[in-house]
Amino acid sequence: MLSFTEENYLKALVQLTVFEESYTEVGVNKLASTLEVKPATVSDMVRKLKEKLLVNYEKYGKISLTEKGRVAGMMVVRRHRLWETFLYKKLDFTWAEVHELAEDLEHIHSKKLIDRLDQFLEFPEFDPHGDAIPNADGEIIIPFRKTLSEVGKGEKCKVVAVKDNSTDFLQHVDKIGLKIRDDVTVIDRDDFDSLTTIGFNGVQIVVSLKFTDNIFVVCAQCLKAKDCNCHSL
Amino acid sequence: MLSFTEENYLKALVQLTVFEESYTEVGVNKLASTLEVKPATVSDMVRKLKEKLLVNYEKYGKISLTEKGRVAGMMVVRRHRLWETFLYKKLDFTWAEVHELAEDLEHIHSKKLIDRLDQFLEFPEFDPHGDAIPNADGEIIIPFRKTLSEVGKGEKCKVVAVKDNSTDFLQHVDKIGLKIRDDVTVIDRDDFDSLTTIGFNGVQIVVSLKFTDNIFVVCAQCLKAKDCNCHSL
DNA sequence: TTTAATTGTTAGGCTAGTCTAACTTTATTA
DNA sequence: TAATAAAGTTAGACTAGCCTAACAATTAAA
Ligand SMILES: [Mn+2]
Ligand SMILES: [Mn+2]
Ligand SMILES: [Mn+2]
Ligand SMILES: [Mn+2]
Repeated sequence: MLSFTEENYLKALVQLTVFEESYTEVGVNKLASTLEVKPATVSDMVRKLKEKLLVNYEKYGKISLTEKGRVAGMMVVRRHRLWETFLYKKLDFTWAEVHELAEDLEHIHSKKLIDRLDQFLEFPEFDPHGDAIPNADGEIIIPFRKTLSEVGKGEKCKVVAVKDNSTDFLQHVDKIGLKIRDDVTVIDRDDFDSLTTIGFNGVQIVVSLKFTDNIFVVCAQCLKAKDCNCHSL
Repeated sequence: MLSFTEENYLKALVQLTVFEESYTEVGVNKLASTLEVKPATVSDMVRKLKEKLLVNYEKYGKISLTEKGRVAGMMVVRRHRLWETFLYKKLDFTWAEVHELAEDLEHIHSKKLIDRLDQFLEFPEFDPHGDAIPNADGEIIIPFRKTLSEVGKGEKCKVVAVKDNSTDFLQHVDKIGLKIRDDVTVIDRDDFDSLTTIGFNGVQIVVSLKFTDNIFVVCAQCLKAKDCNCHSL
């Protein structure tokens, strides 16, 4: 049985080596800053995770997940995202509130519980932030997507997820009024100060790079292409 | 913020000093055996709980809950019983399964979450085992009840709760077919070996003292009396 | 009322997970 | 390639929560 701490290490490793940028390994310092602990602490812990066959690691080398570690980490992500969906859909929490609560709920271990919850929610594909929910085997469809920053002037796209899950950012998105599945047009982009003018739902607004960097979209032409997996959205 | 361990101590103290037999204080050994730790461990921990103003305690004396400790402990019980109700009513777990899962879920702290859950469940009064659920202020109605062992030959009563919450006992009750709210008649009692013959739902069966000791009932005459709070059942 | 049994405390030690401070290895850059 | 910077490790210390073993206080029995 894995401890809360071990699970948090594995979840962070999934974030860093599976979801983000497709790196497959990560250094001690990066993992330490993600978990908000000191590198010395990670050094120690990673040795223990290696003994449990959850990570690949050699002294002074990079850290990567074994298959066992990947599945264990993915289960934490599955639980996290299913609980978020429950809180959002059934208990009427906002998408800005659910992440923090799910940080605790994700460590409830029962497989039966989480599979029943999945069923109760009618097998949702995505959580309230637009992130895909891994299945009971730890498999996940990572849809193709880019950030709103990468969409060119004049192009149309659809919001599919948010990158930053913090309360502050999500409340900011709420204030602007943008929602997942909204269609957005990039009306203008100022290359000097990286401000973008977007249009959606009949409104037009100027947003910062910090904003567009944290909005995931699929572009219109990609939505039409047959060989793109973002069709499932 | 209270740790899991501290919460388990407070919950155990509520069990021992509020729910059970109306003792208002308890010794170190009793608390230790309830929590399945050694007396030395309790001795230490109780000192810490006293510093946090959660218990009254003097060296070599008895332990009792302060008002602050009572409310904190009652909140753990509230969370436990609400989660049990959720698992039973919404996720179709059996009453024999829910207790173990609730042992973990009861430590999720968010007050907002538990109050929303309460609302989602439409403010249940009793959990799947017939135990009353404390309200958001930590108040609880402890209905008058006795065990089936205390019901005399020829008397009629209604099952309101089970005392033993273990999987084994609950599955045994399932096998016998008895349910909460069933009307039971004590047909015969053998005083020598304490076997009781009961009738319910048209069936007649002989049960042991261990069984009758763990079934809570209200007797028929009490159900008729106006000054008895078990009317709310 | 003295002895014995029960009950509770203290001292010292263990593990998980964290830290700081000092040190070592690897990578970068002049 | 040698100096410097960055990244990573080790040693020693701390806390929470647990243990055992030895001891002290209280209660019950003789
Ligand atoms: Mn989240
Ligand atoms: Mn999410
Ligand atoms: Mn229970
Ligand atoms: Mn219960």
